[in-house]
Amino acid sequence: MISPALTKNQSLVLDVLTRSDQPVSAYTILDRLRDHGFRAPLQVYRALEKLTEAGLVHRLESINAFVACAHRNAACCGGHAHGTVAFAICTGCGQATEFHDHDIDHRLDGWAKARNFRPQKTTIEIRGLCESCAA
Amino acid sequence: MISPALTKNQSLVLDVLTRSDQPVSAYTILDRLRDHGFRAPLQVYRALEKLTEAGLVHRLESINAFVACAHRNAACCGGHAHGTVAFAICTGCGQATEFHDHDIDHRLDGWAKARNFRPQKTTIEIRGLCESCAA
DNA sequence: TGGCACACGTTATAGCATAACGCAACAAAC
DNA sequence: GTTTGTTGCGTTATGCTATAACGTGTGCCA
Repeated sequence: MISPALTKNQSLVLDVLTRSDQPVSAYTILDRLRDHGFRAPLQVYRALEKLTEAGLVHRLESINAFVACAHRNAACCGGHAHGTVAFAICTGCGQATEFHDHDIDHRLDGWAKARNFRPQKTTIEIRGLCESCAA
Repeated sequence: MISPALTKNQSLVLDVLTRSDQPVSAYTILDRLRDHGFRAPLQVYRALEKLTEAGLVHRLESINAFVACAHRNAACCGGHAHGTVAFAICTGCGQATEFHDHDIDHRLDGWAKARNFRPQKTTIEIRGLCESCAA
C-alpha cells in the first residue's frame, strides 16, 4: 500500500480527525477548516475519499461520520495491513472504539467464498452504551 | 415480541419492500405510494420506524435503504428471534442477501461483555460483487 | 510543447432525514 | 359520558449529507 504524500487539504482534514476524540461529520470538518480557506463540502469529501482509500480514515456508516484510523502505528494484526475494521459507537457520549477480530473476518470471508461473493468493503458497527454511559 | 396489527401506512410501506427484489430508499417508497395518498417523507419514515422496531424491516446503513426481513418465517436460528442480521450487498446489481452467523454474534457479544459495552443495534454489511456480477 | 493526470475551487443540485405544529381516533379511568 | 393519555396521521418547513458539472492551475514526461 504505497501512498503519495498528503496534499495540503488532505493533511488539514486528517488533522481535524486526529485531534478529535470523537467521530466528526463532513460538514463539521468543513466548519472547522473555514479559517484555513475551506468553503465547500467537496473540498472535504475529496480529501476524505483519498484518506479513506489510503486507510488513514474510516467512515462510520451508521452515523455518517469519519474517524482517523486508531491503529496505523499499532503492531497488532501485522501492522497497518490488518483486515476488516469494526467499531463500537456509544450513543451516549459519541465515542467510537476501533477494534479488529480475526475470527469474524474469517467467518465473513468463509461466507463470501462459499457464495463466490467478492467483498469490496465491509462494515461492522455496534451502537450502544459504553461502560461509563450505561452506568 | 408482541406487535400490534400494522396500520394502513405501515402495511403499504411493507408491501412495497416485500414486492421489491432490492433494497429501496425512503424517497423511492414515497414515490411508489403517491397513488395511495402519500405526500410527505415523514409518512414513510414513521412507518419504517415502526416496522424496523418490529423486526419486519431492516435498514442498510451503508446505502441508506431498506429491505423487508427475509427470515421472518424461517425456521433458522429459532424462528424470528434470531440474533444480529448481516447483509451482503452487490454493488453491481444492487441485490442484498440477508444472513446470520451465530459465531460472529458470539464474538461481538464477547467483545462487548469484556468491556461492559451494552449493544443496542449492530450493523454488519459486506459490499462487493455477487457471483453473477463478478463474472 | 503538447498531452496527460491530478488536485483544486466554485456553483448548483440531488438525496436523505427530522422538527414542530395541529388534528383525529381510540381506549382506559373516573 | 366525559376526561385524559396515547397513538397515528397530515402538512409545512427546515436541516443534514453527498455529488454533478464546470473550469483552473500545476507538474510530469514523452
